[in-house]
Amino acid sequence: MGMKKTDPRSKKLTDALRRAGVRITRQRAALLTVLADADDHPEATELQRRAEEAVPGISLSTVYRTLTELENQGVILRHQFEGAPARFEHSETQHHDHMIDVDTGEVVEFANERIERLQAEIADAMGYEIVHHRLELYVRKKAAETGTD
Amino acid sequence: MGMKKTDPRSKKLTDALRRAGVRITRQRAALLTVLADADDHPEATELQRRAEEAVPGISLSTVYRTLTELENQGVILRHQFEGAPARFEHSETQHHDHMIDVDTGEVVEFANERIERLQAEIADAMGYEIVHHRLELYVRKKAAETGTD
DNA sequence: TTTGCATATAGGAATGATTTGCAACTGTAA
DNA sequence: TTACAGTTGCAAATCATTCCTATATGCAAA
Repeated sequence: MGMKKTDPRSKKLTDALRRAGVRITRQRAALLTVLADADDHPEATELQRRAEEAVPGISLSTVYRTLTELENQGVILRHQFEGAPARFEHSETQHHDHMIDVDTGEVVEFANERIERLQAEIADAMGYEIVHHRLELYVRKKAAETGTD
Repeated sequence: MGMKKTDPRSKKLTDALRRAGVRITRQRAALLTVLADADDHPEATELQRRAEEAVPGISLSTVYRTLTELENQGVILRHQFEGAPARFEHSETQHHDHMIDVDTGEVVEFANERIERLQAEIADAMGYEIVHHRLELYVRKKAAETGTD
């Protein structure tokens, strides 16, 4: 107990904001901590739920307002997967794309340097440069092939 | 003048629906024609606008209802690009992905067999099979490099 | 062709995620 | 500690899309 005051990742997010002249309010600090601790891809209401442990009354509009601000500062990413509210994650991780299990909604990350390169080549060949991209694989678990059925 | 009654693509779509037991109403016929003629990626309100030339009072709910039906029948595709209403296109074309010019909103199609294959390999390696995917490159025109400026 | 009726339509209300307006607060630089 | 610009909470507004319901209409059968 007692090792939760200065989560390094949370601090990094906080600093990024402070540097941008954004005030660190109780609500924002809570949200930053929640985001820093998350290793999944929660949606806004889930983030609100988690943040409420620290700031009981935090409103959903504040959650959204702050998430938008954090996104603008580039410290978090917003993913709009098909047919679902936006999901968020801090951008401390390496760049990656996502696989979404269409049955469970589970999100799995993956990265592939060759695909990245091909994308850049394609854009380049057509006279464009990539600002950002979105690659989502909507998938389903394969039936086991070990011969059991 | 006078060569617009049996657009082959429109007919193909119509037949597909009729076969599926879907009634071809005036509204649907108009929408099918509009979709068959479109070589861009219009959104629902734009399709309504175009369909109104044939069916003056067609309502937006009918447009959406029909588009959903057509999508279920697999004769059109719905694309949900970032921060914009859904865009539609008939699925007579070869599979392709999209580049969206972030400045103009223009949509450019492209296809790359290697990327497709890599995606399948990645999913496979993680025990999944792809149901469908979404690859969108948000791009910007490169500054001219011909030395003219 | 006419009929019968399951389906479809119009259009307005409902939905759901997200944003915004505003009056009351509160970080934070001085 | 102060002053005040930036923030918050709440409710109302947006926006795309879907749903509801009374009325209308394809179209299979006669």
